[in-house]
Amino acid sequence: MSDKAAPSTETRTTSLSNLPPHQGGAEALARLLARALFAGRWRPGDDFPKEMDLCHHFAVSRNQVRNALASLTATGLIERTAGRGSVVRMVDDWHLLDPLVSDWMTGIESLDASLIREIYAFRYSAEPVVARLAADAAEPADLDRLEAAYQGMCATADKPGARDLHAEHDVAFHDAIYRASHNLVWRQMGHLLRPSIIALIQSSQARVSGEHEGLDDSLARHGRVLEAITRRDGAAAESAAREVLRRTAIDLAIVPTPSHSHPTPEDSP
Amino acid sequence: MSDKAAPSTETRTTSLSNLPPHQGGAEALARLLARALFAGRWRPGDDFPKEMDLCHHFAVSRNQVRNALASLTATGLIERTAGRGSVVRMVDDWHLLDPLVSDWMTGIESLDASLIREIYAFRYSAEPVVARLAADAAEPADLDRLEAAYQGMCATADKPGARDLHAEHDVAFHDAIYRASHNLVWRQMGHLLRPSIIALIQSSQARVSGEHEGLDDSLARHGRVLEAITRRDGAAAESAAREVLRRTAIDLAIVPTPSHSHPTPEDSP
DNA sequence: CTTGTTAAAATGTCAGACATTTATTAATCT
DNA sequence: AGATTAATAAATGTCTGACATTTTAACAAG
Repeated sequence: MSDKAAPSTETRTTSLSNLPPHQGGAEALARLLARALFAGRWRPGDDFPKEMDLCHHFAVSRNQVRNALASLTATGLIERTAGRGSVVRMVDDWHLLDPLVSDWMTGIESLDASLIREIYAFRYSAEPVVARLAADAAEPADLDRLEAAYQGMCATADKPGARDLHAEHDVAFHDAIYRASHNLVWRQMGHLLRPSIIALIQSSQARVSGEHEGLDDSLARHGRVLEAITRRDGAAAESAAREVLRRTAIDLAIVPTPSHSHPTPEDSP
Repeated sequence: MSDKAAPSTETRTTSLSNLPPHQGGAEALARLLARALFAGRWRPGDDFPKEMDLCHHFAVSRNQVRNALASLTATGLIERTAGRGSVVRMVDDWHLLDPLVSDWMTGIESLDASLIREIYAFRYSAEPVVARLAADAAEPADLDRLEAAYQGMCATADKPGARDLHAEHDVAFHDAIYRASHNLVWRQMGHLLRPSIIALIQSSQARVSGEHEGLDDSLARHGRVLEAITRRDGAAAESAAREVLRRTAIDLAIVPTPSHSHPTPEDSP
């Protein structure tokens, strides 16, 4: 109520009372704090709670608090200085590609919309290229993974109760594309998929209009990617992946094509 | 038992004697160990030294050792389990996109050649796309950065003593491209540039043949990227960036175009 | 009003003891 | 003898208290 902003001098630590209890270990505490941060509890530049306050509020030792804060520091979420305290860093400094960050991010309801847009813009420009690489480099095991994920998506498409499971298969499908590229760096970017796709599901669920036809369309486009990669057709895989992400843009209610006035998908074959 | 201490069992810790001394803090120790790891001191699956051995050999407190090892754990370099010890993880699990890792990697002489190839393959597929995005989204400040970096490259081109400085401008040039895309995710990948480009310099320096003409060619291709982005010509920027990286492949002595021409994995004799 | 000193708060560091997990070795039972 | 169990050692994880260092704020003197 009173302590939402301007924690300049007071040790109020922005209340932080109505947080759910944790179960054990410093990892859980780090996760809890990170998720609170992603949910908008503190904004970049704000002061982060002091060690001792966290000790009291969560009834854990200073060791665990320090370990948790070390995780947040290592992932670029906060910055700590000697006698000053901890402050939340700019979003630009967050290590979005760290698996920990991706894990913490998944399922946050009120995740910043601009962050979702940034991740989507990246995927829109990157995944077509990755799909092309995948078509060139895929091995049988990769095709099996892709096929299995696609079948999973199909099997969970019409059942309304299996929404989360469908999302998992969706993640698995796109991750299989990154893995099929057989490149160390591209593979690691698959971590971004889970938060992005979960946000997609939540977003398209919020707006219930014609969910079914949209899902059918999305499924068909995924199928075309699978078919192109199986056929080892790089160009087709590239454009098919682009079509999947165009559908994603619709479901995410992203206004225009992001920072891309006229895509001009024609290439030099 | 001099200073080796030879732990009772055959936990050899791979000697680790001829390492240079460090200057201060747990960060320096983490950097030292990481660089020793990247240089091939231990291989994936090997046992990493025990805490107490590190304490003795470097004459630091267990706290500092634990902090350093926590960094290595957070970056996916090693895995620690309760009563067992620490083991080096597979290269696939290393967080190549963590700024710490990129920093630690820069300047390692005997960096694994396959790792360099992987990073190069990523850049070859990614940077053309990023250059296209940059042409669309660049603002005046971005163009200034690009221009300044290019001028710096030109000014340090013919001077043999300014090799490192030239590399820094090279890094700045490519980083400016990533930044000009104005995308959070792409920007973070600029961290991969420094180790990649430093390796390039070292590689092209090792082979002294016709260094000058190659450098002139490289400069010209960089100039074409700058010009295309300034002209806001996305397609031209994309192909120009690809040409820069083709030149890079020559300097890195990377044999074919990576995973793009004709893989033909099915002609096994 | 400026400057120098002091005090408080916050993070960083250290040392020692203890807890927990894991692997090895020894002992016991069938 | 072989297999199972118990004891032991080694390594990492955790807790606690004290101390060090840095930063900021308050305050007094010039």
